Amino acid sequence: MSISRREEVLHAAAELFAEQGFHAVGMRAIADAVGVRGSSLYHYFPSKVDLLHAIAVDSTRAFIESQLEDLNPSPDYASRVRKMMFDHVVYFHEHRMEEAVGLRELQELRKHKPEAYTELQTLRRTYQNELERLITEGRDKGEFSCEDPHITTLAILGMVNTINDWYRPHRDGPIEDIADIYSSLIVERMLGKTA
Amino acid sequence: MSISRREEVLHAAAELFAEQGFHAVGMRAIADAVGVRGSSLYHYFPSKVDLLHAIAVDSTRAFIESQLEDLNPSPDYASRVRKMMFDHVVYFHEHRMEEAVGLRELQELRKHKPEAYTELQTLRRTYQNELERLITEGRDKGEFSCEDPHITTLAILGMVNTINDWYRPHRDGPIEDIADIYSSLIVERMLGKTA
DNA sequence: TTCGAAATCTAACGAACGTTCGACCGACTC
DNA sequence: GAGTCGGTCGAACGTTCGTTAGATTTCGAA
Repeated sequence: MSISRREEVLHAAAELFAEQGFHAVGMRAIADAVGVRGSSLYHYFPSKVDLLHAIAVDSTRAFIESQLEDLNPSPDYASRVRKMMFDHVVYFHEHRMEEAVGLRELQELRKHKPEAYTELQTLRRTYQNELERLITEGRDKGEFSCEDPHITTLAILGMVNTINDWYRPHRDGPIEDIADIYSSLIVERMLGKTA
Repeated sequence: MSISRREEVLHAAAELFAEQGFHAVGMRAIADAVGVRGSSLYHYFPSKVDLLHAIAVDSTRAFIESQLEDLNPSPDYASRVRKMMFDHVVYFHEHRMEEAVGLRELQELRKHKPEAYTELQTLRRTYQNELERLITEGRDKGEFSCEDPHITTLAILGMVNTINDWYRPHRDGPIEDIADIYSSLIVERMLGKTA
């Protein structure tokens, strides 16, 4: 039994889309990757765009929910931001294929599935707002010396979302080490955590 | 006479590639954008991939050269890094179409024009090395308190290269203001400029 | 005014694309 | 053993793709 064929298709398509881009991958190539004929894919997804939709929305929602569910524990903002960023880096590496698709093929959904596009934008905005809120409140409480929480939030997200562009496990060591360095860079330096 | 038709094609193709991606744009669509038939494009470029090649290599080389030519003037490293980052942000905004193509369609060149791909990688690496060198030497001279110049360099480049993903002039104000905020964030905070 | 090259055109090629359709096959129920 | 149904198949559809070939136009130089 293992995993269902539908999930097998989703994973293979995510991998191919991430490597070559949505338009560079044909339905027959996806089908080949799971050992099936092209027409069989239409038993699980009504169209190629719906396949992209499933990959992007599912993976983005999974990320946001896994990240926002346990924010409460720590009392101080510095620890909360640090944990959030550490988990972000690790999660993005473990799910790098799906997340790459969610980041790169947005305009394709915007064209052919506007409601899926706005849903993704809303999800992403929710996460961004949460990070910006933590930074702003942490600064108001005197934990951070950050000057512009909004721009700083965007800068941070740009940093962590591009790690997958250069990170190679064999060359750069465990992803947890990178996550540690980035977390410190963010909390102690960019946010100016008041010792 | 104005600009030559060849450059007109390059600019139109860069815009379309940036908006929709290499594979989503057909030769006929590029031709339409300049008011010409599809087959006429082959008078200037032998293939679609060569068109991409020209856009990516030309724009990347233009950026690197414009950035590396006047690094000498200032004596202290902090000012040099600050100017380099400020110019980087402004340049990336002014040439955002071409630079987006250079960043996003790398694997397409890798597939069909390996030598162009390695050329781009070398150019980019040159720039990255120069930034890392400034940071390392600045730290050795006691100007910075930065701990890991290599990772910090990658984090910085990830930050500045993703500004175009969210920046909208009407909503976010002059690009020079953003460039100022980012430059300060980089030099004073991430590199820990010793006041 | 004539000539030749540069630039653009029309028309078509074979291939690949996303998608549809109807048949088939195996496993399950009655 | 007959019937049902989810899953897969082969084959084809209309379209678009990148590209080519050859005719035609444009236009400055001789």
